Amino acid sequence: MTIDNQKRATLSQKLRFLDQADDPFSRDFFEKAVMTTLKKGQYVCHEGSSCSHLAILLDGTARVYKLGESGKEITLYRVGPGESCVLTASCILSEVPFPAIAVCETTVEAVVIPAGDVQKWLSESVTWRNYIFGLVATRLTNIINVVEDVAFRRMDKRIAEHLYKRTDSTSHLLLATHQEIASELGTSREVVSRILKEFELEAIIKVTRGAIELLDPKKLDQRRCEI
Amino acid sequence: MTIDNQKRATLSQKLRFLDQADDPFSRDFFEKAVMTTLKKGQYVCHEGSSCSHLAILLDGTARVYKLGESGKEITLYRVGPGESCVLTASCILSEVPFPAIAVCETTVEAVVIPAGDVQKWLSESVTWRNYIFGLVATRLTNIINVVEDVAFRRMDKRIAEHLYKRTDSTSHLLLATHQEIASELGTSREVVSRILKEFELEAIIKVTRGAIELLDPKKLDQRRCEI
DNA sequence: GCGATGTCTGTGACTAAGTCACACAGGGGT
DNA sequence: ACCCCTGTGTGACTTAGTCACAGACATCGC
Repeated sequence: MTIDNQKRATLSQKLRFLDQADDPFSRDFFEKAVMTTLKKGQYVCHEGSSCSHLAILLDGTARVYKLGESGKEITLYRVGPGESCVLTASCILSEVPFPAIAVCETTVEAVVIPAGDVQKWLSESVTWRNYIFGLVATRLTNIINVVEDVAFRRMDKRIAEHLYKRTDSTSHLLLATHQEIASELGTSREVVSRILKEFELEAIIKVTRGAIELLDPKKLDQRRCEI
Repeated sequence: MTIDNQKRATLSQKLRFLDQADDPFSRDFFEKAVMTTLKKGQYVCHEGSSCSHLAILLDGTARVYKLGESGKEITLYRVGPGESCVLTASCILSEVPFPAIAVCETTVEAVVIPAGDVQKWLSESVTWRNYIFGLVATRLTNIINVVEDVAFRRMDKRIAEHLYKRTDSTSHLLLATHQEIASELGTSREVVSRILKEFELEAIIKVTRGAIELLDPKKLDQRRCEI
């Protein structure tokens, strides 16, 4: 009882779409949802695997990326609290194999829904349909932005953008190796190193082993936005 | 009556998901669907436009592409008979603006469905849900393949692939300018010209103004598949 | 403290791709 | 014939990606 209530409280706090608690869908959701914890570095989906469950994150983030034959990587999008991996959803709903890899970047708290219920609720609940289609739409847009980035933008702008977005706003630090940034953007480590060195010469950042300190956010923003 | 029956026949022939004619959804579909013809070159959706109708193609093809600030283009996917543009679908269902451009490559016959019915049928018909999710899944996969291509593959392989896929199999001809191929792949005309010249020197193709003749399909296939 | 080891970063030389400017070719129109 | 427009070719240059290897730093055991 108490445990159940606590679970219910956590869920409705983290998943805004459950607001309407009197909805029969919500009741069913609370009943079927199973809470789990995934460790940092754990793989959620492998390339080509089919999915029997849909995970919705409550805490932490996961990175969904594509792995090239050469071993290069590129991030497609991230999944955060309240979100879920559309690729999983889409392969549940169409039985197409999962075309990418998902891995936990932090410890992840999530609820897991069996594929059958994912399907069933689509026919029963507007709330659920809206949630799922919202996911699909934002992910499609995400991935199209990646295409645009890779196809049209210069590497220095893309790196500037990445630093801008992912530097911690209080510590002004980004904890990442050059290789990690390269994998993020689908390029190679040397290229990242060289461009970071450029930025350092322009006094925009300070490069240290495993971390980048942002010295001049304004200049970085400029660099990011110029053509 | 006769017109109605003819429409019904055309639709159920072109749209396989209407097979189950006794389904109330199918009846509703026949009633609501409006047939239209779009001319070659006509734009279906502009960047950022919101969509009030979903078009399902019966004949012809449309190209969905992203336009960069510099004027460069890259094709995201094509829509053929029986298919529909997921981006339209996704923006109907989530009210996110359309993040790309869709244009008719040929004269296009299509049926048009009002957004409201697209929504309504999702709750009422498994057939329709499966159709829509099938679309979403294949498009997601398409676009992810574009990301993979752009991020990881060399230009000559990508051009070889493109020739391989889009050369007419009976005439051995591909009617396209170098600029068109460049827009397809998100690169620039000069690069395409140079690589086509290479292929010509290897006696794989013959380049003429506005057309490419395939001389050695086997060699092209090799070129396409090598690393 | 001292190496030993593994990870992370720097660099030079080279190839591939993209950009820019401009020349030239082919194929209609008039 | 001529012009004109579109399509193609080319050289010089910049930006990216690749390869091979050299250092630099951190951690651990000793």
